[in-house]
Amino acid sequence: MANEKPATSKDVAKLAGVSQPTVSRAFDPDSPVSPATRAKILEAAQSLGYQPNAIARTLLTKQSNIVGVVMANVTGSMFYPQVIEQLTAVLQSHNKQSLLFNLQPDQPVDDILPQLMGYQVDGLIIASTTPSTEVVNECIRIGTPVVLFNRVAHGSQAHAVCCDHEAATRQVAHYLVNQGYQNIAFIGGIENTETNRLRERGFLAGLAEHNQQLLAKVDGNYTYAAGQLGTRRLMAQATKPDAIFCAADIMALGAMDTLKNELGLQVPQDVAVFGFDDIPSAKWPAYNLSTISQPIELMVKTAVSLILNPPLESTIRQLQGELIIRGSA
Amino acid sequence: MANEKPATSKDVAKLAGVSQPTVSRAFDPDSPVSPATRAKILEAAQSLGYQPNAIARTLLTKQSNIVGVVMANVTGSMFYPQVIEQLTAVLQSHNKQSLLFNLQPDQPVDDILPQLMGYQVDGLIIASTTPSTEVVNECIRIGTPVVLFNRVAHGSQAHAVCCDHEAATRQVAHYLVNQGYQNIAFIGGIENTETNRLRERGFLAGLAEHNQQLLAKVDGNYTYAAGQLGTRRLMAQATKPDAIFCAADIMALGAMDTLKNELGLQVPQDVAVFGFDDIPSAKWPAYNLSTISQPIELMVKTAVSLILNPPLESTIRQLQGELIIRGSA
DNA sequence: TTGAAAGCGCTAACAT
DNA sequence: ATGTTAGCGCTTTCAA
Repeated sequence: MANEKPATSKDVAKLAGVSQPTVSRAFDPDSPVSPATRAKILEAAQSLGYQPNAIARTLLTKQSNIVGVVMANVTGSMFYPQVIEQLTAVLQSHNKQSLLFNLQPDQPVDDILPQLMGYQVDGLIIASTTPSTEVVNECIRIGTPVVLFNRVAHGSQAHAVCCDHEAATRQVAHYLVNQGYQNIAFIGGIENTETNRLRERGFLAGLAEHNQQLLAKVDGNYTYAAGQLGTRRLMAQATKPDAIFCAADIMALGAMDTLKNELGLQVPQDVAVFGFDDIPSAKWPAYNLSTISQPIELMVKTAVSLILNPPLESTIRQLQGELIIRGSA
Repeated sequence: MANEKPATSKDVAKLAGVSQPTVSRAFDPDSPVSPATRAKILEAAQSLGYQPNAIARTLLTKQSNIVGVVMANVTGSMFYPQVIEQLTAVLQSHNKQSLLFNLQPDQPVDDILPQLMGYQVDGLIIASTTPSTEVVNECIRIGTPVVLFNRVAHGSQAHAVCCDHEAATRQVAHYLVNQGYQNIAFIGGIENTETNRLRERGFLAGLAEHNQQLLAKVDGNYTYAAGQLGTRRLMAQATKPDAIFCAADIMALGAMDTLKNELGLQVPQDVAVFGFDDIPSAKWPAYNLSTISQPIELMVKTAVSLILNPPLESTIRQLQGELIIRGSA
């Protein structure tokens, strides 16, 4: 019962008593086929379980209707699952499928892009990692638009959609200073990533505008554990912070739990905590985390529209995050 | 600079001064090509930026090396993001790509499977939703294995990988009774899903084995808010529960937060809470949730191996969850 | 409105 | 070890 091969347009043609191209036309609403013929063909197709072969079509039309999506560390920060969910949904609403590539730690994007290109993807959306200019430009050269998600394209011809990290974290700094916090510490993300650099830079700039300096800074890696560890380190110092800004919500949650459960402190009374991303857990009453909300929906829609209607020039769309004040700061 | 079309094996052949099939062979490690020729070809390919066209190959070999993955409600329970992450990783380790379809609310799986089949996927892994027997069997008929993830295949020829929900929740019942809880309540998942029925049935059976009955039951929908709401309802009753078992961790977290922050109760002293899934947040000190851990890694590996080496007979692999006792019960 | 013929880029069978 | 030939299932001319 297995392994009868799938019906082809030829099979349908024979059964319906028409030529093979006519079958093809019957499945294209814009092709001129008489209603009678079309009905006959669709019925024959139905009875054979015929489904047009998208692969064969792609070979000819050079349109796969597949968009490659590349991500690393999907569940780490709890931010990217939402991106995947919305990205696939929006692509599907445009009749595009998503070929999802989950980059493994230490696996270079550059190695796998050619592989995805082999599938003739109509576009490439790359998040949480930055490909080299050469590889990106090679994609562009053969007509495949590339959109970086929360990275910018230095010198390459990729498009980019980013939350304006720098402006957002500057706002956080203003807010914390205006609330009267004096000793403000920072738990950063992964040291050498652009996102992290921007978030840190904006925050420092914001403090500087009030003539304040950072009390202390530790590096994290966008994990809950990093938030815990960083907090322990910060609270072990001679001058303890009265506010901790974390470069990602997930670290802020670790920070809060450590302050409350390990150190017996109150948030925000003893130490305030601020996050970045607005992941679902940030809203939970246990945390009630003040944070920056990245405009995921808009970012996703923008990314998809850049893929579907790629501008000729490399375009960077910088979208503003929103300051969400809850109870933690 | 855009839109020069990609190099083909023909282009490479011309540049390298060999025939086109030889180029094809040079890219297949098992094909007999002299080292000199292969070097020449690879160099030519490199200089042209040639990448074999996987679409053309698929048309001929009937092997796309793409596996269709279908899911609904990805971020809802915070369980599926881990499944996606591990599934893509394991598939990639076998040189398979993942075509991810995110089923929208009220969108029938049956409608989109033919569409995925059009891409000549080598297999289909379907989670959090159950396709009809007819559509599944049509896939099987043309040689595409189908694996259901956490569903069983009633009468269809699909394979299935499930956590043994029933056995697991029976264990939870035993545990709670043995700990001396007397008034045990249940917050269920989505009423009409198989997973939910099994979890409830096992729990009731476990209680019955100790001659205990459920104090009360409310329905949830696998969201944090459902856990909050259910808890409020349960705690408003004349006889209040001393233990609440939630059919998913995410609801258990909502339950705990409501108990602690809204009702000022202690967990587990006043009310114990038990979950199901072992999502990352369950480990956080703020919750320290006792739960059932679904063996995701094993489930994913099993699912992939069923796709790669499909048994002739419909096969159900039922894997045991693990009772994880933390502080909440 | 429909059919005949060509060909997308590749692999597989056969011949050399 | 390499070249020749054929053809996967479809869309796209071009004719009729």
